[in-house]
Amino acid sequence: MQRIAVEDRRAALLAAAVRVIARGGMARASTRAIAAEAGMPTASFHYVFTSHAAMVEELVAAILAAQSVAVAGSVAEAGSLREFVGGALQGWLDRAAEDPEVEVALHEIVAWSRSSAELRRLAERVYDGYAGSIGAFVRAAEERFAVRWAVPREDVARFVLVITDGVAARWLVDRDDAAARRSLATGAGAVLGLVEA
Amino acid sequence: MQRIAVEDRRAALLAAAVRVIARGGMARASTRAIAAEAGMPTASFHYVFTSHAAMVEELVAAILAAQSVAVAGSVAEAGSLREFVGGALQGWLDRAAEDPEVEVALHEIVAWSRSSAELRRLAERVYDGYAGSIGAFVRAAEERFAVRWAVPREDVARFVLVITDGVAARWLVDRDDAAARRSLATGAGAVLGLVEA
DNA sequence: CGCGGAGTTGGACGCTCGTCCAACTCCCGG
DNA sequence: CCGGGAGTTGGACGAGCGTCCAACTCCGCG
Repeated sequence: MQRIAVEDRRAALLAAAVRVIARGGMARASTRAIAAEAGMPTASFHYVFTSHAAMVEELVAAILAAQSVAVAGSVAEAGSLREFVGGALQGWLDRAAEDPEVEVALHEIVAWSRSSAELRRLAERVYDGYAGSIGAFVRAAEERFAVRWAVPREDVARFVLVITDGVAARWLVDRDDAAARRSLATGAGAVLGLVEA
Repeated sequence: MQRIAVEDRRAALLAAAVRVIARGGMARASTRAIAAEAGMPTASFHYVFTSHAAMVEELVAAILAAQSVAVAGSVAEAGSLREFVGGALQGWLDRAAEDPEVEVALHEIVAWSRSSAELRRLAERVYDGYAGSIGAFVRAAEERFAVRWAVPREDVARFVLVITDGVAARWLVDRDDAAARRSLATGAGAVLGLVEA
């Protein structure tokens, strides 16, 4: 019965939601399970969020915002294009491996969003967020190292996302950090191969 | 009330399940929805399958068997390593694009299988199936074109799967066939780059 | 022609879900 | 010190879920 600021409840429920989703998938991420994880009665959920779907939308927005900040920081220092590309990909993996629940939750939400037509916009927003972050990274590489790509810039960004997505999908199943790191190193080499000689 | 052979019911229900899963995701693929899609009463579902989970397992096994047959056929004629690699990847995309529901359903099942610990073995089996098919393809390339890889054979196979998985994940969201084709062409070039000079 | 077992299915059981509201508690302005 | 609005929540509602079984129908064998 303790009184808690609505913003604090919101933050606690969002954090609890990430844990519940990562643990048992969207299928088990009910309002009851999330509220219990946060140590609140079920009814508190609907005092903070208008609906279960609205809470998922807020969660996605929060995760995407945090990720785009993190990516911007990881390209700060790099002496060569090789360091830049490799550092960005391995940096992405380091962050994902260090706090896997957020990564798992995001993939889970994207898969779950296919269950209805209006939810599908959510998945598109996630990929727009990804594309924006990676597009900024590709442009930064062009400016810092005077790179010209053998394919359109948009295809470079798309290929980078193919690699990170493919690695993440496999890692979600086998949790093999070392293999993910090797795949990412191979992928970094492939991206470097897209540079015009 | 018409009498139908159990095998025919089984096939009809599996086909209906693929359609329902592709249309609305695992979340909406209830026994009632699948039976209705197949034009049967709900109770027929449990006359054929012991449970909903058992039906999903049979579905996965059937899809994997069909896919491994298809992949084996696509590497039949190829004059060069470039044709071999490019043909296999584009061939995979052609089959997936021609009959997207099966591909969608399989990805949906893998995502859904994270909701419980014992189901997680299902996802592992799917990836074992993929790895087997792609491993055979990599070995065939070695024998037919006397290829030596710059990285272990297992990592080549893993990287190919990263590419197909990443392309599929993106295509599931934006359904952009042309972009998928370009990403796959870039990926084929990257695989060729793994050949020892 | 009749009977027994196989095939078939309507309906019910117990459960979880998202959502909501009436009732309770608490704090602050007067 | 007290009244009232804001904060809080137990419990209920209807819907959908997987599963099961008793009862019905039908066919082939004797």
